[in-house]
Amino acid sequence: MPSSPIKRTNLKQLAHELNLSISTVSRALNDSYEIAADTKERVRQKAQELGYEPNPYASGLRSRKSKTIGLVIPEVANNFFSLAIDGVEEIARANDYHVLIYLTHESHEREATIVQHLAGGRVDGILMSVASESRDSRHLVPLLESNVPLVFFDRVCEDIATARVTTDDFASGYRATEHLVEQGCRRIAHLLISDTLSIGQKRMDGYRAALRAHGLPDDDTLILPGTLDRDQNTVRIRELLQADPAIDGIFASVETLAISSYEACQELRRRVPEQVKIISFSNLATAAYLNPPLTTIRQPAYEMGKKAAEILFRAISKNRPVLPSQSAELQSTLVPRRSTGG
Amino acid sequence: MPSSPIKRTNLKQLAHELNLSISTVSRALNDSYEIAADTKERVRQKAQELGYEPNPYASGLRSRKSKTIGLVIPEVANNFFSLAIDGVEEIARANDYHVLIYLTHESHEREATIVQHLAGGRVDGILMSVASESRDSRHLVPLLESNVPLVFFDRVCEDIATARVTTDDFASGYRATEHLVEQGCRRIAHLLISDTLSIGQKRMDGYRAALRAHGLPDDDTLILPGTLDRDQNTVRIRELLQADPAIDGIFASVETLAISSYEACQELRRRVPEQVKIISFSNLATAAYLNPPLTTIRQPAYEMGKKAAEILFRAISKNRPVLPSQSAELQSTLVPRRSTGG
DNA sequence: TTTATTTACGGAAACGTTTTCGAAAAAAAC
DNA sequence: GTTTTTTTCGAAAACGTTTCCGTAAATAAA
Repeated sequence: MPSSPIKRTNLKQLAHELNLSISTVSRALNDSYEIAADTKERVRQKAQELGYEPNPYASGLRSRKSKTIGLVIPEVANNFFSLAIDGVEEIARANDYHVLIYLTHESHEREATIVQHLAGGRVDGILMSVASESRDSRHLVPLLESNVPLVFFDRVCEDIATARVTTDDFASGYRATEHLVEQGCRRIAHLLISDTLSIGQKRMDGYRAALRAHGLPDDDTLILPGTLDRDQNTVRIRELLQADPAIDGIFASVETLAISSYEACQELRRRVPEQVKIISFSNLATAAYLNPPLTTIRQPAYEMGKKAAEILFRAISKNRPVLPSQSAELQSTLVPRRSTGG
Repeated sequence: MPSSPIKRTNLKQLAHELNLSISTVSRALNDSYEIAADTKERVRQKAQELGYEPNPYASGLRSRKSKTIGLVIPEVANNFFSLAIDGVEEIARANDYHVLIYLTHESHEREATIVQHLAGGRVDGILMSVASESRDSRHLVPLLESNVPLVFFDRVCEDIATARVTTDDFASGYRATEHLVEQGCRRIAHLLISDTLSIGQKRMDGYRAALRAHGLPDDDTLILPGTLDRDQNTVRIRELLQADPAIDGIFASVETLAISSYEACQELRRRVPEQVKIISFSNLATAAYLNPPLTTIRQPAYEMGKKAAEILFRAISKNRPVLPSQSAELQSTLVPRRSTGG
């Protein structure tokens, strides 16, 4: 029944072949100062020859180092997170680390069970962008208690004292709104991710501030929180546009809401940008090829992933907790395109 | 210097608290038949109470089960792979498994080192879509030797006897080309991923077959292999269109080449679809919103990820090798849009 | 009643490393 | 020449599980 019991070469065999002790071989491979240079070389040769690959579970058990980090994100079919993963993987590889990936699908419950497992010592550290459903942070307690370093990126938990890599969400929200105003909009709707995420709040705060600064009313009816269902979002946006025909600008906090806006406008035969101008947070690679090309606030997703990973690895390698003071704020860039053009 | 030496609760402590032996507690938690029902319940209660989480490295070492699979793909910032990851993660979670993700960035060398590491026993199985650079499969030998189950999806190595989850690439290439012909194209260029990947070959074979079936010449000059550099692709496509002004149709084997085609046409002021019709393999979510909307061959990416993972887990759970006979071929769907319209 | 079998558990080995401790040999210091 | 230090290595104890045995009590078979 059991498949062939393949014997992977281990330290014992290697030691035997070399007429050395296990400990010496282990130290040689770990480049210990206690081992003579020529011995090291001899060991390395033999290891190469026998295709020796250390058992990660044995070394993980003994050394309490998993050489692995956990990446917990809402979804992967999203350019922002895809690019972030890219950045994380880059840094992990550079540090000879492995990356475990977990998707929450915006579910608080999934996030909780994932965190519970990860607190068990499977990873040396965690990078996380919280689910939109996660209102509080009690589910993260096991992590803090188990002392696993944690770095947030983009979507953070405000009440947890750790490093976070974010973008200038308030300023970006402000700029996005101001851009619409400058392009002639007088009644601007705001579509936000969810009413729980702090980045959504900040972007909205920027939006409100910009409206006030330009003497425009910040009407609550202009604000529409999105759902997880894209079609439903489209319906709601359409209803909003119908209920308030004066709306001539839309600031979407997230990509899918911009797409839904395009759909809604199409259904209502509102021309973009002539009748309604649209701007959105988005890392869509094809934004420039949309009809019309979408004006975006592009977050430095790749850099954020890299930065978050770098902070995490600094903590891991120095065996220190991650401090809130190590947080970084990167800048998003506004890329004007036709959807807000003349 | 060392951060607080947090003592995670382990079996020994749990056993002590319960006045049971370590082995009994272990068996209780693993739902062994040798343990009385009430004892099991008592143990589970206590474990819950103390927040016990088994050490994955200890159990991995002893049981030789890592509860982890490796996912090796070229890139993640690509809708096809994003969706595939989603499917894989879904099945992995259902099986209580973890997913390690590795990006090759189309590099043969990276793929080789990743494979080398994974052969060391870190994972119970591997899902892989090979890098375009990988011409041969010698770098996969360590995997076969170490008996780690391997399932290919989409991009396969032809000369390795294992299960593969692919799509009907020949038929799809045929249909795509035929679609262009039906839309009136008489000189159709083909842009392929790379000249090494077998899926590229199959798609191209389908393309050639369709041309012949419709009495069109399959001229070698109509075939352009892509590179990893998008701008360079754009330049080459532009040059191709200039050198052969009769080209009235483009069949792109991969998304980025379609985008480059859009760019090239834009630069040359060739109108799509009036002068040049474009069809492409793509899982772009926003294909319908491009200018013009892009006709695509959509692969069932999510389902492919799921299917591949299911095959892998069948092998893992039964402790059997994956057989080529378990391979599956799913169908892609042609979604006609304006880029090939009248 | 005696003997087999089943049930429910404990002791201890094993998994393959890393690391502590110790110690012989070589080199340096005296 | 003796003592100290440095260099280089080996024996063995961890790490926290799983699992192979063994075994006492309870039950069933004889």
